[in-house]
Amino acid sequence: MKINIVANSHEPIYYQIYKQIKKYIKNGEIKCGEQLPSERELSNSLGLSRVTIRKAIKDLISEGFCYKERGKGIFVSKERIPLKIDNLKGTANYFRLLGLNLETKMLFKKVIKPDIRLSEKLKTRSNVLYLKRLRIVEGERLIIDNAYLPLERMLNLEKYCFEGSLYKILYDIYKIQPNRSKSMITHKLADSDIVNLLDIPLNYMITERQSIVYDINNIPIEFVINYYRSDRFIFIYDSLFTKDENIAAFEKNLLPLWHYVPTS
Amino acid sequence: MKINIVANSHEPIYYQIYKQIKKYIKNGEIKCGEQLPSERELSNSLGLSRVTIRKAIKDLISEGFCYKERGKGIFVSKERIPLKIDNLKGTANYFRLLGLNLETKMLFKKVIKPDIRLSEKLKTRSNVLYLKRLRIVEGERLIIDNAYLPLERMLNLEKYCFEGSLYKILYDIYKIQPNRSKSMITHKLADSDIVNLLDIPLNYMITERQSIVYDINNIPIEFVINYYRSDRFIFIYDSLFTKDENIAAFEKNLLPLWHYVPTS
DNA sequence: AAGTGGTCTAGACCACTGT
DNA sequence: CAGTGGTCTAGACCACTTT
Repeated sequence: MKINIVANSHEPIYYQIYKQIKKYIKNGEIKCGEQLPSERELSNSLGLSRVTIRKAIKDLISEGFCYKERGKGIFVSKERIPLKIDNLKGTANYFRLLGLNLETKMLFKKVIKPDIRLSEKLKTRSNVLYLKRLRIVEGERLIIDNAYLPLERMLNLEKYCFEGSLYKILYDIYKIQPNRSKSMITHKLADSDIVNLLDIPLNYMITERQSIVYDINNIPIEFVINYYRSDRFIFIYDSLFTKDENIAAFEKNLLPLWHYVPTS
Repeated sequence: MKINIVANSHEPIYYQIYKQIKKYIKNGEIKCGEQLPSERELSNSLGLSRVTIRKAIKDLISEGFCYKERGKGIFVSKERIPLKIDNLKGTANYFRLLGLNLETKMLFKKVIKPDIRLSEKLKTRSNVLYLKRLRIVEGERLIIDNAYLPLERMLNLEKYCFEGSLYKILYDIYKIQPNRSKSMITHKLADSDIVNLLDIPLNYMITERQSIVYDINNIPIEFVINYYRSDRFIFIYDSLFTKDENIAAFEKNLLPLWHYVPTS
């Protein structure tokens, strides 16, 4: 790997480094999983300050081209996984179709009384089962799943094991099936809780998705907040034309959702 | 605004600053559009290096809480705009429903011969109209729109003015209407072209969306690549349960789409 | 012990904005 | 012109991983 720096260019040095390494990765001249030279190695060989190198690497990382491991070095990322965000058949089912191994680890399970915001989303005052789960894909800790399920129509749901498919339990036991959902997606930085669970550096970029899931009768059956490692996924979805819908009114009703912060 | 730093904490100093300023913004103690103290002011008053302050501010910016203007200072961001990414009624129509002023500026218009990747997406070898437009929402330059339209069924399309609604032209003149679309969404960093058009700093975080839009007969009518200022939007969408679909096959067919780089 | 990335300092010069 | 953010230097110490 050879990097050429043009001094006195209108382009910042860190940007020249960023672009050239990115090109090497895109062209496959450095392959997935391979290690890049260390920060000090680059800074010595290029005669630049380590801070400048770090800025270039930081940008490569925030775009998902490489990642760092403390004490080890800098590595080229694997290819992103396409994640269908309008999937209503469950995460377990989706990864099975993709042919990827999914492991689900239970982190927290508790029956809680919903606060006003949550009970408005789920349109019930009944108790709610809060499930916090970690999704491990092909050995990588990639997704945190916070689900809130109204227990009204799901008696004794808390008794079950949720290391498999939640939607399968809902259907097999209660004959409840997701039919539609309303979602939002945004990116944020990982707080210390997420950092520990996903084993990523502090303030790493993650994607947050919030959804209200409804059954065939438009009764809410789940409110869910997901956190995805942004650098490991591309998000895909299908859309269909719907005849008549007051978008503006729709937004206003749902807006408070986006500010919902889960209590654990 | 008062910031307390605990030295020798396990939490990095930049993270303490980041968290406290974020809290002030979330609580509304610093309001939208208000100016934060300058980097030097903060570094002097807190007795810290400017680099440490910059790191804290950088994280606030990448999460959309504030933004910088060169030569001016650091400001608190306005509230994000909810953007319906499964909208098939056109951008112009959407912003009108939201009650926001949208201005569309034509940047580039050319009839091109599609390369192999583009003609596969549009399923035609006919010429393609390439449109590059800038969307200005309430005076903010927020969206870049790259559209590729097969001219086969849209004779003389290039003659029209596209500073209004493209979909209105397609329907009024050719009776062609979007019926479904397949899309992907991801984030990346702004290159110099995007930086100039959206008037943002180099390597600013943006959201990229690619879509193939189909009519009622499943004939592709548009391939589009959008760039959004990530910090100014939250992305929302609806999903509906669809009975039977081979997700894995679906992904594999579409995957090359995600790597498509527009030629201008 | 040697090497890695994570954090931090105390400067410097540049380009841009406002007065 | 003074003030702002943008870039960059040449160090330093820490925590972590591997040998």
